[in-house]
Amino acid sequence: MEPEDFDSEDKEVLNWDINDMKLPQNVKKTDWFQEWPDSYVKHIYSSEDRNAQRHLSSWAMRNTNNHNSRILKKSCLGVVVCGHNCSTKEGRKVYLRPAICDKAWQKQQKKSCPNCNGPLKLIPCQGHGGFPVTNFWRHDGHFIFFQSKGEHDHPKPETKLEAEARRAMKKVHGAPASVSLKLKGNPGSKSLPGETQSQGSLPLTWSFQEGVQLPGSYSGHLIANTPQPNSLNDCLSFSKSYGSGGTTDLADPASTLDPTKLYEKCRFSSNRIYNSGDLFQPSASGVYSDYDNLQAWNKNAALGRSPLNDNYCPNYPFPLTGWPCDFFPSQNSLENFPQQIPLEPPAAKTSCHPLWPNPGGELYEEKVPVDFNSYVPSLAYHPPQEDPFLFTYTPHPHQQCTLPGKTTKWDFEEEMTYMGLDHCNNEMLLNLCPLR
DNA sequence: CCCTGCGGGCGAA
DNA sequence: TTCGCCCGCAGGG
Repeated sequence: MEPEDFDSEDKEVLNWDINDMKLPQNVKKTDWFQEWPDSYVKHIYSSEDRNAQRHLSSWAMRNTNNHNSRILKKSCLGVVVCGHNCSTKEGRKVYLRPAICDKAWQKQQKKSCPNCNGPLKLIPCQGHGGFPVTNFWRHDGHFIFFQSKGEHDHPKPETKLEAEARRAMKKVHGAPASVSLKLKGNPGSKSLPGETQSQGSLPLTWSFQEGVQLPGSYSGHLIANTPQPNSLNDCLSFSKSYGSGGTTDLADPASTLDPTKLYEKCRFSSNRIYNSGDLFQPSASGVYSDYDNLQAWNKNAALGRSPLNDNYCPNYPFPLTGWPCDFFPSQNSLENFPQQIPLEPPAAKTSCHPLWPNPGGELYEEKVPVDFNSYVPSLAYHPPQEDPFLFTYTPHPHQQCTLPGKTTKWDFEEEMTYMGLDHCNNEMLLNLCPLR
């Protein structure tokens, strides 16, 4: 959408702040749920979005009392790492999910590294001016407004599902999940073309952050500039945003990036000193938005950082989607995606989204709601240049219909539908995902 | 057992 | 006044 196409109402939709007395209600397109929201981003979700209803995030966010019952505030707990900074044989680091409640957290502190039995250490999130990144949720009308302040300055922890799976496995087998929770299909789980070889056997416990660990040369083939699904959760859901389409065409790049606007406070209140070693650094403006992922990636490339270093670094190398950083030929591949995809009301399953997001975004957008109840993820679309053996979860039927290369969606979808996504538990995830 | 949301309370800025 | 953070409680899976 061109800026000149915005009328005042559109601008209102774009320029809201979570603290505004009135939030826009003339939202034409809602966003897909973002599992790893980072930076100073805003999203408007449908009030039907179950994940938004649950205020979910794959970051370890805990409730923070802001004495405002209308706005739910959550702050990031960071990530738990090995105090000895150990690595697995494969060179992976331990990134555990911090327990949310204090009691569980204290317990967790007493536990030892699943890899080396060393002490665990919490890396606190200080991505918001030295304080934890905060997320705000507000329900208003038919929408759920989300705003994030701060940029996570630590690796991604394992997701909630991963943590739960690990606990479950520990209970069942009495053994560290890190050992026992290997992917089904292994050994010999062959990496699909384009995948990193070691991914297949990655223990659940360890998030994969090779971008942090591996030499720069490793990024040679990690050429995708796109946010990618990267966790177990992504098996059922993820969202990918390409270019500036992260939030559909709600985005007003101009206003979003305007430093004089909403995030001024965040920018100037920040006293955090970033150094070259930090995983995340604010952009020149100090403002990131997911509307400009592309810019961010370009910036990162300019800084000599592997894309995997950043938000989109897969911390969970399941071959869920084709290895994210492998199968997209280049940034230029964005051009392969339709600029605008005919908007079509989704079929039955999608009735939960009365306001159908623009699938096109500005460049291309592919998202899968994480709604286990209402959505059925499907195998399907892969870009024209993508290896035909790689499957990705697709956002939505209507997108699938309009995107090229639709493949074996149906069996999987049928299966998932039949089984019921509520019952798509971790075991099932383990069963299904690697098979792709 | 743990997650999540709520809300009282406190201290610092 | 705002913000970060502590605490306990309750509901739920």
